[in-house]
Amino acid sequence: VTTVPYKAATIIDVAREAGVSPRTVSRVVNGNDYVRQETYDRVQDVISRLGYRPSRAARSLVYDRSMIIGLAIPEVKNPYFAEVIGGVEYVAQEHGYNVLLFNAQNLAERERDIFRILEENRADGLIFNTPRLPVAELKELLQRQKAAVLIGHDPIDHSAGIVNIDILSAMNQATDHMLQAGRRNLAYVKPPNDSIYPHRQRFQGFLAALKRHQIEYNQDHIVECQPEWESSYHAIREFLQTHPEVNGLICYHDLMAFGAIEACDALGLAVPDQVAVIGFDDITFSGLNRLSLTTFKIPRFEVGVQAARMLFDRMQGLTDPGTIIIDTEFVRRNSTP
Amino acid sequence: VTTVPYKAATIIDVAREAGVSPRTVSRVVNGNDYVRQETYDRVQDVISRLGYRPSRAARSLVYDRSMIIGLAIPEVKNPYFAEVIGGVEYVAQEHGYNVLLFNAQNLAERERDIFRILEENRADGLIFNTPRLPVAELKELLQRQKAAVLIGHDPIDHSAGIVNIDILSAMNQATDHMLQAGRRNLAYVKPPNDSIYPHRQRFQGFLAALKRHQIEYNQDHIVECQPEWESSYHAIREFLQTHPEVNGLICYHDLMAFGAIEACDALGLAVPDQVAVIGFDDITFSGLNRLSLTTFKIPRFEVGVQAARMLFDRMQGLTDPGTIIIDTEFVRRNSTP
DNA sequence: GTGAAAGCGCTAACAA
DNA sequence: TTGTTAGCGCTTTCAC
Repeated sequence: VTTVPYKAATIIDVAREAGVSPRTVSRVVNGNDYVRQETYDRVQDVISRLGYRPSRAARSLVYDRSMIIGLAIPEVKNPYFAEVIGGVEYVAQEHGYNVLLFNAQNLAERERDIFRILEENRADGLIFNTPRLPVAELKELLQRQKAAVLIGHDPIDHSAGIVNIDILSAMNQATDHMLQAGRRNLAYVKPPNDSIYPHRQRFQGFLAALKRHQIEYNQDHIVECQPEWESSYHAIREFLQTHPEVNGLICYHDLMAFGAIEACDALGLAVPDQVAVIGFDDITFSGLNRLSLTTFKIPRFEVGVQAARMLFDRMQGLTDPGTIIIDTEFVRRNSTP
Repeated sequence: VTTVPYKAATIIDVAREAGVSPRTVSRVVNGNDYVRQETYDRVQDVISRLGYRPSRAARSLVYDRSMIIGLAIPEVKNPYFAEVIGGVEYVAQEHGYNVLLFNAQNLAERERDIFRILEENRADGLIFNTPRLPVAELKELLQRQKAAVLIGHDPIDHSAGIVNIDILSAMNQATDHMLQAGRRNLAYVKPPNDSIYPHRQRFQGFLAALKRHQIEYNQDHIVECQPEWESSYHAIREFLQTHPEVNGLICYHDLMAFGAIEACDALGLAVPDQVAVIGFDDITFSGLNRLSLTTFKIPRFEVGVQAARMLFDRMQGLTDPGTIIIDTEFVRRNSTP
């Protein structure tokens, strides 16, 4: 069974049907020019009868604007990003813009594809969360964009705005908190990729905080795992068995911290009495009484909103602060003393 | 400071620079016609030097295809949907398609907007998860689409394919399981909107299963709350205080089940000894030892993949099964006896 | 092997 | 108040 595919009405169809020229239909649709009321009504009538919608593709050509912004995030599966997406979408909608979403799958190769696709679509701007491309290449690709914002990246040059999280303060608070509770044998739980900014910043902050307290950093006190709780559970379980002196774990984010708690439970190590655990993000589940994770609240939706606002400012040629640092909020729960 | 916005190179720019006609550049780009090797190389060279990308908008006009599919989901914040998105994106990518993602925000009004935007973009197909629009209106809007697939909706007509979850079997298993453990006073925890298909199906399945076991349904044994754990915690806590006879809770999804567990803990009711709890979805956190929620695994990524495959089949005019029912898998954990 | 001309759907400039 | 013409960037005939 072959059905005739639905064919969208064009401005010509409407014009013919209403007995006017296409230009007049255009006037009615855009409402920025005088049209006799009678004509207006007649055209409107045909428009709704035919279900006519002006083609964005055709308009793009004329206006030289696609009304599309691109958004690339490292991995949609991570619940953290859902709200960032929400924030970006919210602002885009305010501006009458559409969001083309891409899952970079933590792959630099995929990021290249995304840039190509966005260029083909002549996206009016793009937001890239935690890009993994080599800086030199990223710079060059950004040069070709009309406007760009990076979330979680070192500042590069004027070709992109930056939205970052104030991890340094957070790390200082985290170590202060741990040390006040007498935890001097701290370990940091990290994701596999050493080059990504959010990790580097956490690690630097961690080292700096230790230094500030004149605590020597034990090079062995680092655990590597995939950024999800199962992987972190296995890695930390093994780690704690060979490092019984460790009494505090600072994790890259909440998911990994869940794995840490799971590992302690499995080994019969009391949380927080024997091992204290801190995460980052404060995802909603961290507030569950059974998990009760001490963490830092990152305003995810706000991150998306700020990045998008910055992008639209840039698209309008407005100067912007260049870099925004977003504060976190310490959330003390029962995984620390 | 005003910078000249980056202007993308056109086929004309390339042609001029390479000393050929636009037609030849087109030949090189599309590679479906003979071009002298020397010419080919020269053109390729200019293309990469200028960073030329053929404009999708221009191509859309010529081909009468946008290479875009639309995807609307009820609420991005719900971690359930992240993987559905992933599945759709995965298939779209295989076909060289872009996904325009929309957050319907659980609002019928917003769904109308989404349809308008997709029509303006001349999307070649669309996937709508749990649409809330009145059926009559939805039908009419679908008529105007080239291809469409609905996830979690009653079959309508040939204008849309359907992907649903086999909730009925799940509900039967859930009640069997509860009853075998001697739980006859079951309550169902539902989201606010009575009309959405996933809820109606669960509730019908629940009633049918009770009937099959010749258990009379107590009309009071229903709890309504927002689809997140905090709201469900409050509602269920209150409910259990006024309904101490209830010894089993079947929840719309895992998030609500977390709230149920939280409520039981707060009231000092042992899970599962005094109150058993079942969820739906098997989101990753349900597997954490501290939560250990009995639930039904819904292959989220697979749902996205199936919906997208169905859509592309329909876009190619292939006949398809019309409705796909996806199986769930019972995951028995410690929240039930 | 390559190029000239027409046209996809729309709007801006200019007439009438 | 309305219509005509040209052109946005690309591909598709059809010549050469």
